[in-house]
Amino acid sequence: MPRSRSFTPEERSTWVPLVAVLELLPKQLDAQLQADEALTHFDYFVLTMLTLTEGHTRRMSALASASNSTLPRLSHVVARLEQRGYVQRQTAPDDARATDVVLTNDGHRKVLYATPGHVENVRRYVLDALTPEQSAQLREIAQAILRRLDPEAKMLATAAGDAVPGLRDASRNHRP
Amino acid sequence: MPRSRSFTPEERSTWVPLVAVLELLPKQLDAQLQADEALTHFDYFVLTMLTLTEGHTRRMSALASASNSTLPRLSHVVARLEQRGYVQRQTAPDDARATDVVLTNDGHRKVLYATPGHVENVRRYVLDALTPEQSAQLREIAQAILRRLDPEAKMLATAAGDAVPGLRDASRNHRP
DNA sequence: GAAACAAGGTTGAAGCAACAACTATTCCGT
DNA sequence: ACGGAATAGTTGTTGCTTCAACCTTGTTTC
Repeated sequence: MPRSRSFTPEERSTWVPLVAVLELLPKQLDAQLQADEALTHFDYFVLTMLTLTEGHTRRMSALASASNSTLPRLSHVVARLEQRGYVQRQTAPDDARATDVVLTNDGHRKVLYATPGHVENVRRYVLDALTPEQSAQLREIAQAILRRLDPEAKMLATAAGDAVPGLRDASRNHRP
Repeated sequence: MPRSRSFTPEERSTWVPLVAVLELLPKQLDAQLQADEALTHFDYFVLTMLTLTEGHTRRMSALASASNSTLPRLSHVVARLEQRGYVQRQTAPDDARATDVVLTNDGHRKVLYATPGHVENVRRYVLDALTPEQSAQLREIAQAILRRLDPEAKMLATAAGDAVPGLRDASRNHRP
């Protein structure tokens, strides 16, 4: 039997604030990183994925799927990051069609410098707003939604890995 | 005393899936509405806000704050919606600086046609993925985050209002 | 061993968002 | 009542995302 064609009041009271978060939170993430490091949140995420990979190297297609993005989008982003000296591109040794992206030293330093401010921002606007119980609930909820949006869970496969090596004790920040 | 400069494993396990949802869910919303109705989710939201207002009329600045957007952005969006015949603009009677946006009949019909598909999409990817308890938790969590992102809670003031009039029993859809 | 097809990326054009600059009206103070 | 400040929107420019077309290289198939 068909359900209501519009939201029930119950549903609406859940959906409306979620939509507001979807609208505002990404903007806040971009605003802070843009202001402090001239990076988009997506830029930062891509660079972080590279620091998480040993060898600091990753295939374009692997990066794309790990960052929930498309190849064209990633290609443009990586081109810009390359021009700024944060990554380098090289044809993969084993497959001449493929491209490997390598994090440069500058790129690695950039991530180390950018991370504390980003973490602080995420805590201020998200994590610190929640009780420990709510954090645990949010984890389950986000994973449940993610299973629908991305049944393969490509992102979680890699991004949920270990902490960024050497980051935990990164010394006081000096901008590059 | 200062906290860790990078995420704790605990924090990361909450944050990473949330980032994935922030990346994928808006795209899914836009994709469905774009494919079925040639509307962005933001377009749809703006039109819906107008149907929720009695008189189907609303001041630009009120619309902007209710939709968590900026005036320039809204101005462009409304200009496009006006060209497509879904809204009209008129100078406010009481203040010649201000602009009132009025939903046309076509615009109202458009919302009625678009809503069932959108609601179904939201249920498929979000609401139906959660238990009733989780829905309640998500409501609290989203509101808590929202209080940080938007202390004025401008959006909730209006968007959480009553259901769209006449929508509950909208008859079977024929595309315009 | 070529021809067809698939896989991996890149590039260019079009659309939307953000920011800054600008216009027009209203408010305020003296 | 006049000049300056504030309010309400619009417009143009720039940057990012998407989509489609394209170019290589690799893989099948007959």
